[in-house]
Amino acid sequence: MAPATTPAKRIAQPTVRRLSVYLRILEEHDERGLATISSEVLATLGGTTSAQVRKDLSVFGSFGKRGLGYAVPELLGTLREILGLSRGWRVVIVGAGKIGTALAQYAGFRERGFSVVAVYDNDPRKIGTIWAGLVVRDVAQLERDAARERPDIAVLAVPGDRAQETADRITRAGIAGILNFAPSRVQVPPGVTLQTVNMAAELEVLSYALANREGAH
Amino acid sequence: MAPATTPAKRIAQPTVRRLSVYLRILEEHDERGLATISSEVLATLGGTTSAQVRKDLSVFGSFGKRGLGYAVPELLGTLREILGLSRGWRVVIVGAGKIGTALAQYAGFRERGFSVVAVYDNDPRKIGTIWAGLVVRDVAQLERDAARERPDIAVLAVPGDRAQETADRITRAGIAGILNFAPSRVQVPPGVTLQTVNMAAELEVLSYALANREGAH
DNA sequence: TGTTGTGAAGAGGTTCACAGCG
DNA sequence: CGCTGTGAACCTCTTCACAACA
Repeated sequence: MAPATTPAKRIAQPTVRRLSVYLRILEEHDERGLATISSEVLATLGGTTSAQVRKDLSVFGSFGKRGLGYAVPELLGTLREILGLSRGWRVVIVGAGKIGTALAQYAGFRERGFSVVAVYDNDPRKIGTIWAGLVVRDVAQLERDAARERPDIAVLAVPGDRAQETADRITRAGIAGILNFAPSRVQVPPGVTLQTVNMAAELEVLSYALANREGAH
Repeated sequence: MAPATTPAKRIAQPTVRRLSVYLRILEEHDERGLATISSEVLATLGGTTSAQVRKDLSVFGSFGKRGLGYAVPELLGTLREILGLSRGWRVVIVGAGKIGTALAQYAGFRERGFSVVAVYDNDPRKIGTIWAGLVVRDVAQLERDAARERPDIAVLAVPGDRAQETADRITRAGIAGILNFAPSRVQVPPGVTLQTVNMAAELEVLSYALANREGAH
């Protein structure tokens, strides 16, 4: 069990994102048998500053040893605890398309405690086929299945024009977290946490940067 | 041709991201034949505030008509121009795995002016196979091919432990933009624009939120 | 009249700099 | 002596509020 963390205030999302980055670095350091790590090293590997690292960690408590740095296995456990990774999350994938496939088969998923328990689609040609080791189910079953299997997270990977209705279904099924890959905006009621990955926006940020750099053609 | 925009100052990344969201909304409005749109409507559909919309757009010039709103087709053209989407971008995908597959086949890609011109991998079993309509090439050819085909953007979709060396190769090939899907940190020299999508972090932000909400189990 | 464009105020996040402590 | 933890300064982005104006 990791050391107790201070009661969670309001934590900024950028902070949580960085904790995730630190976690990966700590995993690598731990595998190499390194016992401690300084905020400076963590910052360099994580692409930030040592002050930022210390600020981020200090939000949750005092984990470091002055003059030494942070104990790797201990901080690892603490971060896993903070990020909610020490318990397993049950994930369903809604939309057995390309992105859904990629995610369901992504090994890093399971390693971090996210296990895919079901896959859904609305296409009769896909329903019933085996897919990443799971039978693709009819999305119409979602509410019924969820009452029994109680998934925690739904990955929403359907076309944009079906995103909202599918999100509504996920919500009705009582699933508390949605990772949305649809490009359109999705509304969810309070109590449901929505995290959106907007690939188009990522590409367009890149496009903007390239089009507006010095000497752009 | 869209109206001239004011000379680009330093624009915040969140602003560019929102422009991408506005663009999608404008496309939908345009398809429905709506001639104008107010900052209020754009804000509601885009998940922000009307003041934010006006601030975002005003950075580039005055496109609105007081008392009326914004002319949809005109603003559409202007945003495409600003985001660099009115010219085509040549994209190569490096890493013919799951994520690479998903991206190469994603239709929204091409619609926005990003055309996939080549796919690379280092696995001999994949090299030479046809994949999303393109022959998978040996990544060792990348520099040579790029000198001839001049791609603008590389999608980096290889495992984490090969990300840096692959990024180095992409850089040597003279490609100016990288969209990175590898979970580890990648360093690029100045002049190369790097945009990273960290799926693990997205999931862990969700995990954090679920683990720390009221009444979390 | 309705809606934009924008200076000013406010909030939120990052960096600085150093006291505190192992 | 080295490195953490943190208040304060700084900076960046968002929200407010209203003058400008089609």
